[in-house]
Amino acid sequence: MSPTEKTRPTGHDRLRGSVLAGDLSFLLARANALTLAAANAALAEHGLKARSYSVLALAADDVRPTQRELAEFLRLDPSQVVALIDGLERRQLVERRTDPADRRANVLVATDVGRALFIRAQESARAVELGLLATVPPEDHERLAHLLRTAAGLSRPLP
Amino acid sequence: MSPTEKTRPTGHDRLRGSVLAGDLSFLLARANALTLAAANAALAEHGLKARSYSVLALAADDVRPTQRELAEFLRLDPSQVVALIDGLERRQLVERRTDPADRRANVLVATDVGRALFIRAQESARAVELGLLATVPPEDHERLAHLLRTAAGLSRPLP
DNA sequence: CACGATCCATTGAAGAAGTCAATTATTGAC
DNA sequence: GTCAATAATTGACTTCTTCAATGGATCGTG
Repeated sequence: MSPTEKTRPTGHDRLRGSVLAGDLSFLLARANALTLAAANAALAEHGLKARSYSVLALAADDVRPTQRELAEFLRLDPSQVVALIDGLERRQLVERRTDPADRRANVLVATDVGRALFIRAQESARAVELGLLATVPPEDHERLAHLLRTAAGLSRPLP
Repeated sequence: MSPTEKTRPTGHDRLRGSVLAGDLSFLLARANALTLAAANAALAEHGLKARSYSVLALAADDVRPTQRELAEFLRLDPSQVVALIDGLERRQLVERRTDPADRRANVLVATDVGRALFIRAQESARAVELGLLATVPPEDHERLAHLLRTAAGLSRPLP
């Protein structure tokens, strides 16, 4: 006689069946929360967080972004970018160079030290990415990337 | 004579080609930032945000979550759940009921007013979801949902 | 049944992150 | 040259996050 098995499935299982679990915005938020936590933990050994890693990545990429461009791309307030760069510049990972084409603007470039740190941090970031992809069948990897890129408003508008 | 077309492609275009734009964690963060902003804007007319909407959704779903379960599911600190519920309870949208099975725990249930508001708010949330899906080909919708569900750690462990 | 360990909800404090208006320097349009 | 618009910065303010401590309830073990 199975004893009425109320099961009490750890709550989590119960909530997993709720309508909210079908809400894409929620799923996105939760996936992001998990990934962000993993990324911050992995980057901590380099004295970075996801945010500062992103800034360093763009600086090391020789794309020479202005602070305004950084703010827009990272979806931050310009004043937050100031603080973020201050932190990296204090560690000599990055330099502000006034844009010769527009002396109001600063362009961000990585120092050699910054580039070296970025290479190392990238490995940690890659590990997180692999962890994220581990649950997804390999043949879906490119598709996931593409879907996220469009959801992030960054897919190519077909040139 | 096309004048050397330095193009200066709005910066955004330039950054879009950076290595960071290929980083899944970053894409997830950016997609979430955009979606969250849209959701908060859409829910504002109901006096809700994404967070409070999520709590209300679970309450209205008769899944009777405890506060601890809410915290775990929404990836929040238990103390944040307290504040969130306080706000909803003040507006008489939800009620705390002590769990008869464990008098330490509160179980969250929606009032009739709360259910009615949720129905309305759900429409707004749905509009955001449609906006998110608009850029994705319809045949990929279910796949996107599935991918996000697994990235969010909520995919069924195959029963 | 009593004891101690554990768990739930709550509070409060400290710090990080986000929002916003005001300021300075520079640019571009006219 | 003047004037509106823009880039970066600062400061004030709010919200979010994180953490430790507390009181009440439960559970396991003896």
